Amino acid sequence: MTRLRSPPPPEPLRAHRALAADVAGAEPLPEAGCADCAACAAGALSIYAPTLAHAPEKLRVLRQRKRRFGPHQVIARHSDPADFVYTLETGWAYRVVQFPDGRRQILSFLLPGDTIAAEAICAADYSAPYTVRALTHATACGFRPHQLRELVFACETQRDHFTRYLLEQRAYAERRITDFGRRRALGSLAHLLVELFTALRARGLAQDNAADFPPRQEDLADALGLTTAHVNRTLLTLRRRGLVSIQNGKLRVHDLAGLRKTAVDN
Amino acid sequence: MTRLRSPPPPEPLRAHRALAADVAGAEPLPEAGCADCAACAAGALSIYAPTLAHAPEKLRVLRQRKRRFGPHQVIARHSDPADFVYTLETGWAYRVVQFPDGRRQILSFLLPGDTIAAEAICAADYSAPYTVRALTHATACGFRPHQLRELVFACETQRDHFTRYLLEQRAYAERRITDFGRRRALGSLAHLLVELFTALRARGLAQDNAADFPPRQEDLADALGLTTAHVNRTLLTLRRRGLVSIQNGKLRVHDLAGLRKTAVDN
DNA sequence: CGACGAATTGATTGCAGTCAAGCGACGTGG
DNA sequence: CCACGTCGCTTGACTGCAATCAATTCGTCG
Repeated sequence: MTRLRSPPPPEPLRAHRALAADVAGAEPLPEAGCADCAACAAGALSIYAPTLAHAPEKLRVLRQRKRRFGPHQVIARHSDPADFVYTLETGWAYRVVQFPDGRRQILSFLLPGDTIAAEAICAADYSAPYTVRALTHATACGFRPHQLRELVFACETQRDHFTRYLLEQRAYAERRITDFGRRRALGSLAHLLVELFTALRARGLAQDNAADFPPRQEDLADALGLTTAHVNRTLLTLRRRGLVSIQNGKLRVHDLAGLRKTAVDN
Repeated sequence: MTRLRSPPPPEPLRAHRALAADVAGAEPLPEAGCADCAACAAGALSIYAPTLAHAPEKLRVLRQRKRRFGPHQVIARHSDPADFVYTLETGWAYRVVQFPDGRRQILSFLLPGDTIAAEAICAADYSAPYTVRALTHATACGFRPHQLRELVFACETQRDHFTRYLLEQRAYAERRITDFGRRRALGSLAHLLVELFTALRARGLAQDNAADFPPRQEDLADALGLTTAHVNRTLLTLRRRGLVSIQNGKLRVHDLAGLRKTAVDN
């Protein structure tokens, strides 16, 4: 739940997890590169997908290192100018704003193909107003910002692809805003699950109507501005209505249309 | 308040205003261009500010028409591909998502210098998932998307300026998300007022600690996901604490630091 | 099996929504 | 010039969703 309002904040929640992650985060393990960027499923959904399609050799040269992160390990820290821009290759991550009193707000979940620290592409001195952490074990391909910067603006197709990515990010954030502002818990949870499931399916990470789903109820709560207790109740409502269920780290969508309808009606 | 949940929705609120605006919106009045783009205060804050500084003549050629909009008139409609990209020159506007049942969510307020329908620059077929309306009487400079597109990517400085604008938009939206998710009414209202006042001051639209402030309490409510009644109560609290007051369309910030503190603490 | 993290459930509280009424400023038309 | 209507702001009474606090159960993994 991570709300923690009234009394002087005790230990931030999950201090142990977070601390361990921070320490480990200092030195992520380097690893051998993958065989072929052109065959990379994550790359096909990345900000450089057009280049990958037409000139995959450009990327093989650029990629600096592949890194492996453990659950809750920091990938990019709030207000640190990023040395690397990453493409998430496997696993989940999330962007989060942490409050001094222990509250936290998850801005979005990141899936394979998503870019981490994209602001470094646009301006070397830009520091992100959020932290990125791995949600599960994850691997990511690191690039030097200035090189990716050249690549991403190299041709018109690639440049448009990238700017559309930025616009889509704004649009996503603003869908969350409408969820928060004018929807109830049931509606915004349904909406979030629809978006996540759709994204997973687009990446080939869903089998039929099911997909691996690592976020805990606490993570959903911190993304939706609710408490774990209430996420739990709301999730049960959705399950009882036969729309979705999340169990044992598996998301099962039994009625996507119904879930969409629940999202807009609540 | 525009929440309208339980009974079958009656007339959408402000039907008269909205309708009148829609009709009038079909034919905004053209008007003579302004004397000098280089001297334009709005331009200096726009997405093409760098070009304006170095080669103002490029813009004089591009500008197609200046338009005038009345309060609540539609400037760009949801899911209509935009013929024009506008720079707001005078007055306020807002981006809004309207629900079928009358609820609405204001995504952001637009001030002089802000861009309207920027997505048309990135992709001709892109249609915005929101509607833009004038809040007050407003004037805007219209440009053909493909021409602005060339201009905006013409040189590296200008291109970086534009992509940073897009990133800043996402960051703004995500500040609203943290407001919604992890702040109470008092905190998010304070935060919004801080941001608006800061923006007004940056544009030279504030005299000392005061500025014209056209949004109604209903508009603030629809931006914050609250009801007018509650915005009123919250505003009174802020006023009683000697932080800000909004009266007769004037915003007065009596204690900016205190307001900022209220924003982060609540 | 025991321990820990996560999910579930319940009791209570409080912030904000809803509904309704009243006030003041302003503009318009008889 | 005043009556009236409109619009936005203010206030109060009541309600309800979700937060908070607190157990308890479930699952997984040493």
